[in-house]
Amino acid sequence: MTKSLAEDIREKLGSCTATERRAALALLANYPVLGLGTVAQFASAAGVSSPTILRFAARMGFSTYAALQTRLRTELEDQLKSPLAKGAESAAEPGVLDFADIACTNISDTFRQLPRTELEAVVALLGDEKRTLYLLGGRFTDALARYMAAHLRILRGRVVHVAGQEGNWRDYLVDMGRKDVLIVFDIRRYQSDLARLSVAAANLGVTIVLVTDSWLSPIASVATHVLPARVSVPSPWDSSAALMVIAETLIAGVTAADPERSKRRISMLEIYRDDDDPKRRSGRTGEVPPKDLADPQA
Amino acid sequence: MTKSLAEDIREKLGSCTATERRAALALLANYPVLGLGTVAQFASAAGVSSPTILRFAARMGFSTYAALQTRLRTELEDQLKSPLAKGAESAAEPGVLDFADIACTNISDTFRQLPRTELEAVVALLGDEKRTLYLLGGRFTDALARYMAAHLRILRGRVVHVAGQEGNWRDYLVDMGRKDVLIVFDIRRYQSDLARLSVAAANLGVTIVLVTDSWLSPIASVATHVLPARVSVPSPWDSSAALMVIAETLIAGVTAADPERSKRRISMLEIYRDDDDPKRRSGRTGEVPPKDLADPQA
DNA sequence: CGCGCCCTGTTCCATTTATTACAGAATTGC
DNA sequence: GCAATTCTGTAATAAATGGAACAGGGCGCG
Repeated sequence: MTKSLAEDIREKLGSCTATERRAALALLANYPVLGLGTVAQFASAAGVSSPTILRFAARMGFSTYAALQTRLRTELEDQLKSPLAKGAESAAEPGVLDFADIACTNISDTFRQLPRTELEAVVALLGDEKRTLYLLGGRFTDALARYMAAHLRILRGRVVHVAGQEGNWRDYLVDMGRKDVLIVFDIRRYQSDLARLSVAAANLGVTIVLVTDSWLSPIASVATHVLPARVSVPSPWDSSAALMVIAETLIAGVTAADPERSKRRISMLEIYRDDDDPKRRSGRTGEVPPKDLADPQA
Repeated sequence: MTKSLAEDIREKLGSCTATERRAALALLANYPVLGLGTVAQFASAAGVSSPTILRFAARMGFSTYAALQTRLRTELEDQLKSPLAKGAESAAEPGVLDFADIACTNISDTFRQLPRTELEAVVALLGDEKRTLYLLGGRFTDALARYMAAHLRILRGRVVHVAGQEGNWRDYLVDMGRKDVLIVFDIRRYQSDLARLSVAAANLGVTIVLVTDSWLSPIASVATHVLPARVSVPSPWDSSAALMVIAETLIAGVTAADPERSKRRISMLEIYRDDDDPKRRSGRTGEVPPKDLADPQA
């Protein structure tokens, strides 16, 4: 009883068949609860047939489904009984956990150091529809620029993702003006091409927002606002997770800054969407409907 | 549904008969768990007979015992789903710090639930240079596909980012084969076009790796490996931070899986780089040199 | 290309379960 | 102290559940 059934399941997941794995994942997704109902409920939530659930239980080492339920209940019982026993759970393997943990620490540290006034100022900047927004990223961070642009484009007009080769960037420059904003993502192995564009934009009077690592890209010298993030992880590569959370925070900020506009624009665009095939969705893990973008706060 | 069933029970305790009260108190003693088993178990635990339990349930306003169980389960479900909901309610301003904190929690939760064997299996898949890798993302998650592709392309050959409109995707399909791998990012507001491509690929025998949210995209049914992540944040949008950390973990895994190859390829590409303007760098916060990608571990 | 194996879903049955009806016990009012 | 009433447990029932046997189908191996 020392290790949680959830861990057990994760371990034995390899020896499962495809559908059994779906059952396992469904159970892990909303962990103890799904296993406490009837087999049929479990099955329909996992999108498999009832016998598969029973076979899954059997493979986990339970002679009967009721045994699994009992195990689940007792586990839940003394978990609720002593909420202090939490720490004992996950201390197993250092390898993968380290990475995630350190990424978390990075994010926490990042936001602890991030001046709130800077954030607010940037949000105000991004929310101002009279300014054209240009987003630019480097080799890897271009994905972030794209990600942020995709969101901002929904929230407001005049959002431009500066994409492609450096040669083409020049074309964007001719349209930039004093009222416009350039958001640059640049982390180490700082790219000189980004710097060149930023300097050129700065000379045109463009307001520059720089999202960078804690050692600051050289672009900082021409930037109006600088948002530094922690990027070190136990890997040859750097982690952009903190940068992404900064981006998401800004997006959330802009959304909340003018809720009327956000709601209006989002629901307008909902009309045109062709996502979300309804006949597939119904009855899977159907408890949780997709977040309604037009409805702030879930 | 706003107040807990436990409170309800305490209120209505007065209108209970003697034995019913024993049942109620037994339930409150170890709160949700006792109500999740069979009536007989409940009865014997409370020291009363089965019909008394039924009568108790009826007095609480449930037409059937199953109804009570359902109520108990759903209550437990969203209590476990958001252990942060308690704090979020009382805290006056769901300010900036919350967002980062919750993003962190998401990442932690995600990795606590991620089956390690699945991760390893996927890393092995991505490291195998005999397989062509196709990366695909949705409206917002396309950025992640791009991000991951940018890294993988450095580590190995035959990496394809499936970009552009759905119409063009078909062109990629003709090249896909039994040995290839399709990595799909799909979170809620699941996109039917992604599903269509995935199903088509699955029919060709392509191995499909799905990175999704904890409610599982419908693509899960054709996926060989599923990596679910937590995405909920206090914003109308979902957070892809955990997805990104998953991607980065995979990248780090592939890098570490064959350090020789990684080092060789990275340093080969270093030769061609034209980043990093030297005359700007010197003397800024010059203490920290940029991470040398050719040198594993910082 | 065909054979065999393993996996998955459908159908059916036996068992357990929740539920009802009934009778005995306790309790309260007179 | 007796009777009416309410409460509680026992017994029986009907439904729903878990579980088992069966058959179709997909996959890989030869």
